Amino acid sequence: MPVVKAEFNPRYEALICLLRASEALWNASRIFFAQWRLGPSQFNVLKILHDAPDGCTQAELSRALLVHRSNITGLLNRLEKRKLLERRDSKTDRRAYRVVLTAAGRRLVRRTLPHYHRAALAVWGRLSEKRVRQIVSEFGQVSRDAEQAVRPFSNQPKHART
Amino acid sequence: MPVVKAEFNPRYEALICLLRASEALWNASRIFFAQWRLGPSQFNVLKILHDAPDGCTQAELSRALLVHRSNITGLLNRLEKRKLLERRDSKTDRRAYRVVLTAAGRRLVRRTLPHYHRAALAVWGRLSEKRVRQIVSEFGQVSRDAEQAVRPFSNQPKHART
DNA sequence: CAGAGATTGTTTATGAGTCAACAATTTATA
DNA sequence: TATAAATTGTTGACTCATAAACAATCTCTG
Repeated sequence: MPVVKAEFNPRYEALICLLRASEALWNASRIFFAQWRLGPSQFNVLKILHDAPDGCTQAELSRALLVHRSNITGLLNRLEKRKLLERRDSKTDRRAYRVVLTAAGRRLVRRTLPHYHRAALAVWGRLSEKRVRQIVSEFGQVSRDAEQAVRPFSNQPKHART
Repeated sequence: MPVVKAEFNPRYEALICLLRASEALWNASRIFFAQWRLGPSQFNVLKILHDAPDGCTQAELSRALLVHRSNITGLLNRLEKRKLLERRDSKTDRRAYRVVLTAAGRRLVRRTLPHYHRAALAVWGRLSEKRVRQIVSEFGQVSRDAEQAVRPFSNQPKHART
């Protein structure tokens, strides 16, 4: 199977390891949520709306999920087609919608959530609380350093003219 | 990778933290490789081929990258169009190709790699080697537990009829 | 050897993400 | 107040991922 040669650089290995772990978690959650015909991102949307009594605008959703505005459009279209949520015109901003769960959407989240928490515990249960706290604090730093390391490039013009 | 609000459960928080970190790393690497007009996955393909003197079959690539066969097709098409690699008929299996880097592909990888290693160090440099080793060993377990937790569902029929 | 079964790569359909550009609208400022 | 600047949601073009179904081919087994 493995065609990837070792690099004898433990930090390089850690990078790969982290990415693999997150891929495994993502895949697992994809399989998990397929029970309810949901993708992980769809679940996230529903969960956020469930916690927001007055709904959200799409821009708020995109910030909460750390994804681009344009991504939210399609995500909501698919969920709206299934009548799990709806877009209502905002009373105060005629550019925006307020996105709210339907009763069916709310029921679905309530049914799903306990299963989800059980699964999360199964995944992390072996790590001690102490280790878990360490991970939380270290990874914040790693994330920030990643953004930092790449900042010199991130505002450069894409590539002038093709 | 359900990235949802805090639940007053440290393990739950760790999950979110890990996923955020891996997202940050993935985004950073997307920005990083854009310098050479490469996506992260494209770079991975080139890197693997660079380490495989006799090339790979597409199936080998898909196993090394943990992605589906069908995904490799498009990935290679884009790279082949740019003459960074080519598909040669396999001498021993008429179903398969041997995918190999062109001279240009090889040059690109060699130019890129040192920058990449520098960046990886910038990201992980704050963590001690000891901590990095811990992470590597623990995350293997977390990944396995994630797969395990989800196994009951993973062989179930997709979903009969929508 | 014949045939059953597995594997290889492609296609098609779908989901999820990026970015850039746009019209409509709000907000801030000069 | 008029206008410049920022924000909102959509679209279109692109990348990257999955799954299912297919033809061609290899491999194993009776």
